[in-house]
Formats: sequence, C-alpha cells, structure tokens
Amino acid sequence: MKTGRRLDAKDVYDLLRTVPEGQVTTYGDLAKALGFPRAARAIGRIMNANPDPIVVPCHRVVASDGGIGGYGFGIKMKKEILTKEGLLFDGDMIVDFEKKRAVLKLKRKK
DNA sequence: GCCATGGCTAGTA
DNA sequence: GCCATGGCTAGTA
Repeated sequence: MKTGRRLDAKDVYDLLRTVPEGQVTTYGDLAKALGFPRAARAIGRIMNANPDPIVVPCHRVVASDGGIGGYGFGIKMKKEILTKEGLLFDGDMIVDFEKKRAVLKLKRKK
C-alpha cells in the first residue's frame, strides 16, 4: 500500500485476482478491503484502466446491489462471461448475490 | 470535469 | 434522484 495516502491500482488488481471463478465482488468491497471506504468510484476507474483483462478478472466486479456494473467491452459480454462462470441472472441482477459475494482477504505485502 | 459507485433522502402509492 | 468521493484526462494559458 506504499504511502497509504493513495489507492494503488496494483493493490486493487492483486486483491481482485483472489476472487475465484463463480464468485464476484463489488467496487465498494474492494475499496473497503484496501482501506479506502469512499473510493468505490475510483475502483471503477481503475477497472476501466485494467491493462490485462486475461489476468485480472475485472468482469467479477459488480455493483453493490447485485447489478451488473460496467464493463469496457460492454455489459452484455460481462454478463455472458459471468454466466459461463456459473452465475445466474434475473434480468440484470445476479441471483443469490449475497451467496456469490467473495470474502476479501488482504494478503501480506512483501 | 468526467465516470464501470453507493448511500441516503424525498415523495408517491 | 441527488450528490460526495477519488482518480484521471483533456484542454487552456
């Protein structure tokens, strides 16, 4: 977390990589877990800047109410990928959202 | 000054 | 539906 004064994109990506297939997290949950409880929107911007969608599963970051959230390649694609990973949708809402929500654990930094 | 958010009110039904 | 919040970028000077 370096200075701790500013949200570091790398920390966000590292934490997001711990969210397994079939589960999701939210912009706000990532922000809180990293110690920036107000930075949900900033997390969204960081997702948008994701340099490597293959390695960093930004499609697993959804809205706090179980809605889809955004996606650089379109929310349709995001929904398809999540469906492929085993999630179900009722319209644009994730079914059983609370049960699919990953518990975020911050790993020790080296 | 925008936005891949979210939480909290007002105000309707 | 409003607006605080954090980080970014375009575009002016």
